[in-house]
Amino acid sequence: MPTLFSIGTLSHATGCKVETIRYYEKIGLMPEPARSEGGQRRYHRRHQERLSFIRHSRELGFTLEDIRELLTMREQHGCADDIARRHRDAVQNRISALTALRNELDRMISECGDGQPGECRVIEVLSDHGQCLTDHSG
Amino acid sequence: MPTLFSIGTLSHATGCKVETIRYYEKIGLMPEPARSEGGQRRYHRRHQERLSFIRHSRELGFTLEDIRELLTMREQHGCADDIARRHRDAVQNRISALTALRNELDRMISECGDGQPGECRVIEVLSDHGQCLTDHSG
DNA sequence: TTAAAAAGCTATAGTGACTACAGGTTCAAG
DNA sequence: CTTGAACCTGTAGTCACTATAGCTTTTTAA
Repeated sequence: MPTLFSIGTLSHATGCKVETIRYYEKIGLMPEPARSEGGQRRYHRRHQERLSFIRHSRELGFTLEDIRELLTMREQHGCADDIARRHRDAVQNRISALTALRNELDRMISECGDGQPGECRVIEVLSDHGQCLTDHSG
Repeated sequence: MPTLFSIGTLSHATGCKVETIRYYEKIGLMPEPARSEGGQRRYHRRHQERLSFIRHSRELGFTLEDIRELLTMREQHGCADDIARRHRDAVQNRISALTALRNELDRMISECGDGQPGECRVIEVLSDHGQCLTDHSG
């Protein structure tokens, strides 16, 4: 790979779409790169590393605001322990909620086969929260 | 509760915010209700039942487009088995992905304590996908 | 009865994290 | 030198709401 490369090459190298790269630049997550004489963006390795970091963080579910913090930590050689821990807890909560949900869906689906034709358990349960074992009031 | 009631009363009865009720009407998920002489919305029990159905479905994670289908099924006394099954699979996939994620976060966090001061495992792993045990390439 | 407060109205813009489009320009290959 | 792929900017759309501004109507208390 040459020293300076295009947005398409950066896209290919990181798996991040061209539009998304430009979007990250617009919101200040990626720095403005150099430009060719004709005005096209020209990146180098530092950009690629930063973008890979961003994409990897996104894949692990961090928000762009989290990532802003993570990038600062990275630059200052600080520790991102607390951000990671906070995120871990949020992920765990989401897992718990979704598991309860899946159990309820399983129950609805399995009981549906038993009903008379024209009587759908799924619709019934959705119509009447009293029939629902899951607490999703909050 | 009287036969006809206001949007605020409907909101209170269903736990659905006033703005959200108006939004559902705008996108055609809730029918246009009667109006008072002064132009305020006046609902009755049928509206409340429909809105409860919608909210309960949302709490179980169905999209508004899913719910449009579910409402049709409900009106036609059809079975929503397939919609529920499809959704169950989507939820299960999400759980699997999030569980892998949480494991990776746990690993990052636990290994962070072992590093020298100034060396954060979290940042390291985020910088280098090769150090990551989780497959989140797709 | 009347004044104030609460609740309602419409229309519009904002959220997060992109994605898609229109209509033009630049670049690299043949 | 021509063609076509890749690039540019700017704007609008996605989902499922939420929030705001600036009004009008309804309800409650004095």
